[in-house]
Amino acid sequence: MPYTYEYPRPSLTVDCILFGFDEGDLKVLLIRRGGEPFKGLWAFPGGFLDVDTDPSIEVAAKRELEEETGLTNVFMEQLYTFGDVGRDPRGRTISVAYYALLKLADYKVQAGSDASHAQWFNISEVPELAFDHAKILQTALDRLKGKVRYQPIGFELLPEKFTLSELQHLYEVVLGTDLDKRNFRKKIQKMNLLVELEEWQAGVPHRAARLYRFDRQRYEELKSHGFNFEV
Amino acid sequence: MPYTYEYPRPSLTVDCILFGFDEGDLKVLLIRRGGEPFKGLWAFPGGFLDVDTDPSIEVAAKRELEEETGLTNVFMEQLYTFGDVGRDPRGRTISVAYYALLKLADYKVQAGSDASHAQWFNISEVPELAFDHAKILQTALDRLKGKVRYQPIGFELLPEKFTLSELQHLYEVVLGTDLDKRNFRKKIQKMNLLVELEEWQAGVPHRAARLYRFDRQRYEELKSHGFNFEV
DNA sequence: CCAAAAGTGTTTCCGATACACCCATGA
DNA sequence: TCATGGGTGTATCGGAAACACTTTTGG
Repeated sequence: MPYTYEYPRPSLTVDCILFGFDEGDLKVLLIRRGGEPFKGLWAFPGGFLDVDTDPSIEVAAKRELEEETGLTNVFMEQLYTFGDVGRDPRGRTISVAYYALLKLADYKVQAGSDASHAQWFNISEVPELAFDHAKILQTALDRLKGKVRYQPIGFELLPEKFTLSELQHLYEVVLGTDLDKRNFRKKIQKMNLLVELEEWQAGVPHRAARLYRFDRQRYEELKSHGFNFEV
Repeated sequence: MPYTYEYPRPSLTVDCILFGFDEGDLKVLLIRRGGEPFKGLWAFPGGFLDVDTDPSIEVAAKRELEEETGLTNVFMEQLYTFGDVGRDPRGRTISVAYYALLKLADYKVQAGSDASHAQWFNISEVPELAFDHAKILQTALDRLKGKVRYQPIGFELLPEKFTLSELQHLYEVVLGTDLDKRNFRKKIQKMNLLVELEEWQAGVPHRAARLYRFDRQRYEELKSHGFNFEV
């Protein structure tokens, strides 16, 4: 018991909320808790800040994420810090939450790794969560809805090649509204963020849709000047 | 030295960034540090979370603010959490920053209280700051610029009665741009957020401007439905 | 040939922008 | 009477929204 302080200190943890998009559904990554408290319930990947080796909170979040899911190189943004008394029965715990969007197709593989207690859940089928993670999830969803208005989140959530209908559907799911197909396409095309490919959807029982990919170079250009992404 | 833990823990502090608006300038409240580290430099009001008595981080921020400035009933929003190693020479310290907008006229008085080491600084004349508070200030200013687009910050920053020119000037200062007088007035009037008073500016060496106040009731209505505040 | 989704233009409306002069007041 | 900011309207432009039919493909 070597660490002693003059005044009591809270524990500091990080939590990672990962969003993915697949088969028309927005998904979130959860981990089944193997120990108390909340054993058997689901929670976000996360853990304690290591004061000696984590140079920043974000690094701690990435480290914990890798330890629990095997995922690396995930770009995360800070979401909010939760610190109400009683949120962790083990004692006063402050949690800094980060969130990220990722291409589920690219990362699906790792589900079979040693971290097989990690699982993607459809956002409408999230099970009971540990701690105050339901509240954290709600905060993250609200943030995502805000973010979609000024950043092209499709870039991060969709696979390399996708159809315009898939992109539109992503927006509809996140925003919770229906969008007009023609207006949506007009708007998207005008941004010049997409590259039209000479490839088409395969294996569908109807007319195949053209595939597109994002123009990463133009994206970087626009990002530096700031741009609007209302749909 | 009674508090002992199995693993090391960081200190957890809160910082309060208070913005005010007065005499055409955006201001921020700072406190002169009386002790080490950074003795003599300026910093935001703040202090340590009291694990035993602060039921939430926000309460801690409000408590520290009152202790150091005498200000109460300040509505604060969480800004960001800063936790890079090295930001406090005394040891690993995580700071949860909150910010608030307030009517400087209402609060000016307390400057003469026991917390007379607190002082309002014009945003363009901020002195050297302790810790990483310059970075925190920049983050808060960025947030303010974002907030102005979808919330009527004049409501919180201006005194009860104000002229349209004062309101316009506030927007110009925060956004860092010039606005067209007629277009600004048209836009503002159309929101129906202002009540036209039968009172006029006094003591100015030119035509006196009409005074307005915000329609708080309509504000609450709009807030619940979400509204746009581009100017 | 049918079902299912892909793909495609035009019109209307409203908000954003640009712009210049007269008015009231105190010094 | 002059200097200073207060106050007002119109015309243009561009993006947002509404809206329906034809095309392609596999079953």
